[in-house]
Amino acid sequence: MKENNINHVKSLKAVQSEVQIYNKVALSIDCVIFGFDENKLKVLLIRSDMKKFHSRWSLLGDLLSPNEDLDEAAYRILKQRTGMDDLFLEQVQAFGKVSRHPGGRVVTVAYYSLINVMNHKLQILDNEIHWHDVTAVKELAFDHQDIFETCLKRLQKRVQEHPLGFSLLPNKFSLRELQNLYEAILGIKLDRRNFRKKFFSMDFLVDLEEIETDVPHRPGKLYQFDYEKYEKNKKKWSSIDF
Amino acid sequence: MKENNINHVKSLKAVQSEVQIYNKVALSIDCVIFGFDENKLKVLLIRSDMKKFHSRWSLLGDLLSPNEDLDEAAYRILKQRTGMDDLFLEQVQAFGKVSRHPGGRVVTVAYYSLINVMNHKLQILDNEIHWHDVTAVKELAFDHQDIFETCLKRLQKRVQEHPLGFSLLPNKFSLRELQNLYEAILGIKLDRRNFRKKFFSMDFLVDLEEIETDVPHRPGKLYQFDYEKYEKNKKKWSSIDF
DNA sequence: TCACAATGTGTTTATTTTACACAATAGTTA
DNA sequence: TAACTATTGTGTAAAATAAACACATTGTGA
Repeated sequence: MKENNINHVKSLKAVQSEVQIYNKVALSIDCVIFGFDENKLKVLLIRSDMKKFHSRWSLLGDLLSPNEDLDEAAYRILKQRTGMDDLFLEQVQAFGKVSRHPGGRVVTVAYYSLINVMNHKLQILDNEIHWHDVTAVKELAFDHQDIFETCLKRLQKRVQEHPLGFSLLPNKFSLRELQNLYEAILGIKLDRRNFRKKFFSMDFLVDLEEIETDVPHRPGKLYQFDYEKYEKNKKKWSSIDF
Repeated sequence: MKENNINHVKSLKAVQSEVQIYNKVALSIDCVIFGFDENKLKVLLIRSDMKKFHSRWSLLGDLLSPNEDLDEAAYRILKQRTGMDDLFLEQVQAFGKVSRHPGGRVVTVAYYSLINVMNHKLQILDNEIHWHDVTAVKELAFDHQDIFETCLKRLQKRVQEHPLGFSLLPNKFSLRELQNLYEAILGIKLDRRNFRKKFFSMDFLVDLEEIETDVPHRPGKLYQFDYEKYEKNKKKWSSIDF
């Protein structure tokens, strides 16, 4: 799989020759793949073994094929890495500083996506790929730190406008899990009662009449996100906003 | 100037050969240049004379040079078209459907910018370039309608988060002009008293102790945007929001 | 059966947003 | 020069939204 990642190849020379196939300016896609596990927001990173970035971590990316749309390429990378193809995915922007890539002129288009870690645990066979706490991500290879931070900010904004967060949770979840997720994404503490009030008032959670198991305290009720209800009611409230 | 615009050349053949210089995938920049005149929000368009898009209008764009950053290229295009280089400019996103450009595979990165039409009236020498009311923009060439609408939505959003609008106004303006601008950008009517209250409370307008002239009614006071005050006070209010 | 830890639930207060009317002013016209 | 017109400048009350906050309940585990 390494060969597919323009940011992750053996030598500078190999990258250069790959890039030179694409005369002048080459185009790549980089994906910031977010997950949520152990109440922490995570991001999937791959170790770069380019000499210039010895052992630093980088985003998952690949060159764009001449016959695929940008979005298709992003989905392809996700599929290769996670085995899933029904993920939430959004383009953020292009990054195009002249010397951002040592292999030559490569402009990259950044996407972020949200995946349910539980459903994907087994897919990560390549042991050079790891989940990292977003709070601990620093000094990524290339300009990936910049890309990562831009995508995280975008996620923080979007999650206050639309109920994206559910893509990161299991199908059934408690309100505590939902609140932990929002707190992890936004990096702030929220009032429990007001949080519940807000989500109930938006009226897209279905009470499954089930409760958590295996918690060493009073179990919470389990809920599900109802997409149809969301679509029907979303005009009523314009943003989630904490 | 036509030769610089990948979307604006004589024949399909000419475009194809230009694109083929850039093997496989070529990269271009397209700018949605907004202006404000006669209380209408305007956009600067150029006539496409590619056969496929006979006489349809298109955005101002050009191929990216191998040795320039994306942002640099966008500023270059603006400078060529408006003569100005201190404009507000923001990247929106990349557009990369496989068949978006008949000349070959071209991925484009869209920017929007805001210019003060009064200061630039004389720079538009090419009579194939015109200001268009944004409300009348339709059926642009290529995928430019899509790009235009995406950029307009971005502007509408940004203008409610940050005081960008001043880039579109003359240095001295009345509150009526400011309100007309916001109404034109957002496409809605606003309450005059609440509008004034909101802007005064943000406390970045300087009362110039001058009044409008040549208006056939009671003249309004003139104001100026104070960037330093804005920077100092912007923590106090998080969004403008109408 | 007791201690623990977290759930579930409403109300009050503060803040923000909305709706709304009239006197003052400069230019224009009769 | 008086009256007419169009638009400015200004404040308050009502409604909606957001923020702060405490206690009884439930299941687990010692």
